[in-house]
Amino acid sequence: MIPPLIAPDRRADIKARHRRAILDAADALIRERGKPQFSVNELADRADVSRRTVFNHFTSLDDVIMTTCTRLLGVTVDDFRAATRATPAGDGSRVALFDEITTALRAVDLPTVVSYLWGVLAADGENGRSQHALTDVFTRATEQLSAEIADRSTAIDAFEVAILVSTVMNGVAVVSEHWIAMTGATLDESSRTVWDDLLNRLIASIRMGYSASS
Amino acid sequence: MIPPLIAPDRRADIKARHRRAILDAADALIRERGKPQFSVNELADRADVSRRTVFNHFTSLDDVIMTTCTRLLGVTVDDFRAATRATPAGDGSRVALFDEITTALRAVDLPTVVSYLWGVLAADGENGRSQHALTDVFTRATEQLSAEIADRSTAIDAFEVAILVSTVMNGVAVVSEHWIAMTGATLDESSRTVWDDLLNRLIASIRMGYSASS
DNA sequence: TGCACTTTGTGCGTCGTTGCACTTAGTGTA
DNA sequence: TACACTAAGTGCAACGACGCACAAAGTGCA
Repeated sequence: MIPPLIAPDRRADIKARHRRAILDAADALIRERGKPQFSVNELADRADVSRRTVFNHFTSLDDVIMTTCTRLLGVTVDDFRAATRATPAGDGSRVALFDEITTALRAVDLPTVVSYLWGVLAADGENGRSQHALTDVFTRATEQLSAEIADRSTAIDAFEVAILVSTVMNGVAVVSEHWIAMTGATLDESSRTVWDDLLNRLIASIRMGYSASS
Repeated sequence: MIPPLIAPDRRADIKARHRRAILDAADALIRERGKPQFSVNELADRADVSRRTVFNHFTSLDDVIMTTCTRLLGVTVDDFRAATRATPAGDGSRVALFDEITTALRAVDLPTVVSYLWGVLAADGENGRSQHALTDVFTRATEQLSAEIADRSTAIDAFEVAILVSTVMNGVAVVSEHWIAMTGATLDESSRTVWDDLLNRLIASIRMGYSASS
């Protein structure tokens, strides 16, 4: 999942391993408890490092949690990238690109990601700083995807690609908000069905403006 | 098998873990190759430490190998101890104690231990120092067992216990030599049968002098 | 036998982890 | 509201792992 780091030497490798272990531990604790409800001591124990080491790598416990979320989003973007690459290339049209993106969107486990991030945010309560940080990361992910897809879809104007990706991503954000309100971000079968319905409605709605007239 | 070390703190614990990893790696390499035919670099890689760390814990590669053998013997003695404890207590007589010891002897996988140690010794060639070191360890193991069994068998004189244990251990050494000569210390089914035969002959031979007259 | 190469073992300095004592902030209760 | 306790975060020193350059020993070959 996360590519192994090629460190220049053992010392750097071990340092990177410790940092990764801390993030892995935070991730596991968040998944187990549905929210970042653990102490620095618990995190250090789970990561098998000392509590001082946690602060050697991160400025605060909040920093660990934010980095864990950023990492998860990075992985999700990678998954999405891989899914778009696996989709057969269309005829180079805007319609084909849209189909490619939405097919990839369905292939990625977005409910799990949204549930996770919401669990972290909900625990933070009115902490706008955390929410803002996550919005930043989400924005950057959208920009990265736009740039990459524009590179690959040379038949389509980069500006058009940016509009398309941004529209879809914004739509996903709206779907997420509704889904959380309707299901409480649980991950059971019925909750996933609700997600699928909302996502299909989003895709159908945006597609109406993209249908090929023949 | 090897009891987890209860270290006073993390630093001591990690240090002990590194030392143990080096010994585990040496053990694995000896078992894979039938003899201690590896470099310090290979050992360090396998143990996931730096080659400097190997020398932080041990004075030489030979020291690592010797400690690995000592550790194996220690484990074997522990297995033997456990086997004697599991054997139902006799009537407190010399004959009963002999039966207890020989039952335990059959329960321990001695061929594997002898084959391993022979592999290490053979690789050393005429290095008498290694052989002497191993004899020392074997002697100490015999002494430890004598002391422990004497403590548990209060009905029997400690001197008698020492004679008994020493006789049996010396017999095991003789069985080992013959077994190696006959089988080359291989561990296949026929080789193990030869070991069993030799051990049975040893036990029968010593028992003749111990049979209860009724 | 001499030479080139590899491996072992070592001294010393660097780096990162850890221990510990401390301050500050948060929390619960009387 | 004050107090006692817990937890987060920090500065500093000690420790052990590591990197590196080096000398010595071992090995293979011409």
